[in-house]
Amino acid sequence: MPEIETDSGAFAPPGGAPPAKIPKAVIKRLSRYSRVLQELELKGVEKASSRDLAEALGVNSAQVRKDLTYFGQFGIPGVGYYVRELRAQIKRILRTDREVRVALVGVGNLGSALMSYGGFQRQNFRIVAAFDSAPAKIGRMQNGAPVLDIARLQEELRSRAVDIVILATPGEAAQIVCDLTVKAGIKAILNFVPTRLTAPPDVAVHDVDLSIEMESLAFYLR
Amino acid sequence: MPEIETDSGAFAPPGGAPPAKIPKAVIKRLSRYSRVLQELELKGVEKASSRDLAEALGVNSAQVRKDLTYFGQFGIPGVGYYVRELRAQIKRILRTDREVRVALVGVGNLGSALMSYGGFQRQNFRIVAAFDSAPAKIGRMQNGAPVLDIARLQEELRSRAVDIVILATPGEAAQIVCDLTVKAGIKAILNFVPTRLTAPPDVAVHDVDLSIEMESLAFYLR
DNA sequence: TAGATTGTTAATCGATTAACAATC
DNA sequence: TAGATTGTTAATCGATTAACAATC
Repeated sequence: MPEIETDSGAFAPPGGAPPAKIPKAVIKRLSRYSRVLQELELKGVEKASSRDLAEALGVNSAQVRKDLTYFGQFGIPGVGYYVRELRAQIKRILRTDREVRVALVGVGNLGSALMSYGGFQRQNFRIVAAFDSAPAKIGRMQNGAPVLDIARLQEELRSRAVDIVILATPGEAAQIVCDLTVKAGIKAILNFVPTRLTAPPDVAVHDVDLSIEMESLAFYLR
Repeated sequence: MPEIETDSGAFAPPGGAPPAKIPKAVIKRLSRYSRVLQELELKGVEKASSRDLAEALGVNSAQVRKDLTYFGQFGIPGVGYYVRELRAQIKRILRTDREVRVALVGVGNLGSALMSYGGFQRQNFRIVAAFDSAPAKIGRMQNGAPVLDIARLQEELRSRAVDIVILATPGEAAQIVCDLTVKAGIKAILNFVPTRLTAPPDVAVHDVDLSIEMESLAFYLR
């Protein structure tokens, strides 16, 4: 039984054991394992060793094993991991074994883009609503989701049982929307606005900053 | 004079000194410093201490100072950093003190989205061309850039003096396009395709995996 | 059984941070 | 000068990896 710490970003194992602190990087890799396992399953592969998985991801095999043991023992010495089973376990751990309901705030260029992007739907994520403040946009349907008045954000997030909010507002609005979102009980935010957001420690905020990605790439131009 | 190592991801300081190895994370932060300094400059602030910058970014002040000394000495003890000057230096280091020419490959949902996204233009990046294989798309203009035939990728990248390529193709095409891009002499790729790309060590590939960001967020739903 | 691979500990590596002499 | 803040070293922290006994 591993040492237990209580901290934000905690994970409660299925057995009901106390939560252990899991590095964010481990969770990201878990999600990558999930994708590789999906591909293997589609190919009809039944077993995979930590070495196989490591190669597919470009990481060290010890890391694969260590990552997985944060959550339990899923492998069989001398054999490896059963692809189907491990995949199911990881999906359960990540909570993507069911539909995840997503709302998007800010139906501008990037927001619209993200709504039409098919990549989310594919993985059991469903954008159930969008929000904006522009009267011209409110009331329309976009990619199967209604565009609602930002003024009704809190009640709509609640009544539509939204799990995750995508922020794609102008910079000035981001913190305000973030606060409202948190008040509505949302625990996970995907932030595309290049603003540092302040949120309580029990709310997970993932920042995706396209400008930073681009600008830091320029450094590598010889 | 700091210790010098030669390695990929190298940076040649202005003086012409040998390149030192710079962690990717430092470059990302440099880009963030740049943005904060821009805001300060707009506000008319003349000086900022490492503490000021650290607070704006939510990092440690020693880290700010250390990051900067990878590239030189820009501060004045007892005073801090001159905002305008430091910003100019960082832009020079990042090579964003001039227009950076970008091409996008794969004009699907996400690709179109990225083209209409204003965030890139703002920072001196200009999408000068897009590429696709669909005859219906080829020949059109989209957001001010021509959609060209993917078959002409190599020569067009060269003749249009493209610096950075954005990959937004289907998964199957990603590695093929990556190889062509590398052959055309491109040194920096922003990859939105959820495929692990293989590229020579002197080519910088930044992966932005929206599905992974989303999926790993689901973990934090209590 | 012999061979393979896990789970886990201990060693290594690298990145962050504290501390402080140098200096404006 | 006194006060403030840099640049830089050494200490700390955390994450990655090597190694190997346990086990299928």
